[in-house]
Amino acid sequence: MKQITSQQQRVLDCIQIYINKTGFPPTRADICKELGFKSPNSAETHLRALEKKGYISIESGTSRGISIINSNDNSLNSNEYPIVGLVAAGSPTLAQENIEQMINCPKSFFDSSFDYFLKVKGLSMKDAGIMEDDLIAIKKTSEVKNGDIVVARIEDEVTVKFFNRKSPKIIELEAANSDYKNIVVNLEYDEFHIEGKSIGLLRKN
Amino acid sequence: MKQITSQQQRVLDCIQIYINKTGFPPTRADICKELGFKSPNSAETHLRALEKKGYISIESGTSRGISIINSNDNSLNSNEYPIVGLVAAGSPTLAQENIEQMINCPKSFFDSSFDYFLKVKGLSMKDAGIMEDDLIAIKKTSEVKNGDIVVARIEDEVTVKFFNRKSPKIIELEAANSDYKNIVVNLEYDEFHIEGKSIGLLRKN
DNA sequence: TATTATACTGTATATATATTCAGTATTTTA
DNA sequence: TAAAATACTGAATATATATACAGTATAATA
Repeated sequence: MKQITSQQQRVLDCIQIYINKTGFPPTRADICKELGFKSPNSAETHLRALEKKGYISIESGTSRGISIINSNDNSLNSNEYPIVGLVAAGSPTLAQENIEQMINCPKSFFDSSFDYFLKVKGLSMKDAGIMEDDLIAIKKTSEVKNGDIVVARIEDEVTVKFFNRKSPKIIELEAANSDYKNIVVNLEYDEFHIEGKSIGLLRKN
Repeated sequence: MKQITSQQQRVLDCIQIYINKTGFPPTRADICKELGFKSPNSAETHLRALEKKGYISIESGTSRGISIINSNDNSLNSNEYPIVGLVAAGSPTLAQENIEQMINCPKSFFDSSFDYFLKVKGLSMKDAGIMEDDLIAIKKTSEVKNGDIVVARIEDEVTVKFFNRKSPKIIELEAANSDYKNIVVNLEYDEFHIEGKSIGLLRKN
C-alpha cells in the first residue's frame, strides 16, 4: 500500500470519526468544516489522492459516496492488538520480543484508529488519570499538537508525557505529577522522536 | 419499542443491507429502486414512520442522513454493553431511558465479566485515576471487599467510591480526592445498597 | 362512525452536494 | 532542473437529493 501523507491521514481519520459519530460519511464541506479548510476543493483533492492510493473508494455522482477500504484485515469488527511495555530505542516498538501480550479489541473502539497498547510504568501522568500498568491506546503518528499525550523518545529513553511546543526548536514534555520534572528538548542538540499519541486508555482492576 | 409493520421492516432491512454493501445509507430514490416503489414519497413516509417509532434517526436537510438506532435487546447481542450515567434511585440502572449509548466490547475484555459501563461524573476518585467522563466497567454484585471500587446507593444518591467495612454495621465510602469527604454509612439507620463493583476502566481522548 | 395510520403514485422545487476550472505556492520526485 | 505531487483558496454549476404538496385507497383505531 502506498505511502500516505500526514494531511491525507488527517482526512482519512476525519472520515472514520464522522462515520462513527453520525452513521454516514461526510460531504466535502463537512470535511472542510472539521479540518478548517476554506474550499471544498481542498477536501476533493485529498479524497482523490486517498482513492488513488487505495484507502477509500468514491462513488461518482453520489452524495457522501465515500467508503473506507479495509485493506489487510478482513475481520471488520475486531482485531488483535499488541500490548508493549516502554521500550528503549534501538529495537522497534512493535518487534516481536517487545510484545507482552495480544488483546482482542474492536477496531472502532476508540474515536480514532490505533496501533498498539502501551503498558505504563511509573506515575508521571498520575494527575491526568494515568496510573501504573494502565494500557494506553497509541496511534503511531508524528502529527501531534499541544496538549496531546504523546509517546516520545529522547536519546535512548522512551516516555509518556504531555506535548507542548514552546518554539520551533524547543519542545517541553510535561508530566502530570508535581513529583516529576518536565523535560525540555532542544531539537538542535537532542535526538528526539515522537512515536505516537494516546487516543484512549484501558485499565483492568 | 413500538410495533413495526412488515413493509416498514422491509425498508429497515433495505437500509441495513445498503449500508453493508456500499458503506453509506441510501437516498429515498435508492430505497424506491430497491423495493420497487415508484415515488420517492413512498420511501419518505416509511422513513418518517420508522423515525417516529424510534428505529432510525433522520438528519434533516442532509443527504443520506439516515442512521439506524441500535435496538439493543440486551439478551441477544451479548457483545454490546450499555453506557449509563449516574442514575438516581427509583429508576433501575439499566432501564432503557438511562442508556446513553451502546458499545461493542469483547466479553472477556476485562479479567472478570461485567454488565455495563458507568460514565463517571465529578472528580471524587481522581487519585485513583478515575476522571470525569471515564467509563468504568461495572459488574452487578453485592459481594464486595474492602478496597474495591463500588457503585453504591445511599438513600437517593448514587456514587462511586472505595468500599471499606469498618464494623458489621458501619461502612465507610472513601473518596480518592482530598477535596471530597468520605461518607460514613450506618446500616441500621441509612438506606444503603451496593449496585456493583468496578472491574475495569475505559477512557476515550 | 369518524379519525388516524398505512401504503402508495406523481409532480415540483429549493438546496445540498459533487465536481470542474482557474489560480498560487511549496515540496518531492525523476 | 523540469515535472509531478502536495496543499491549498475561490468561484461556478450541473445534478443529486430531501421534502413539500396534491391525490387515491385500504386497514386499523378510538
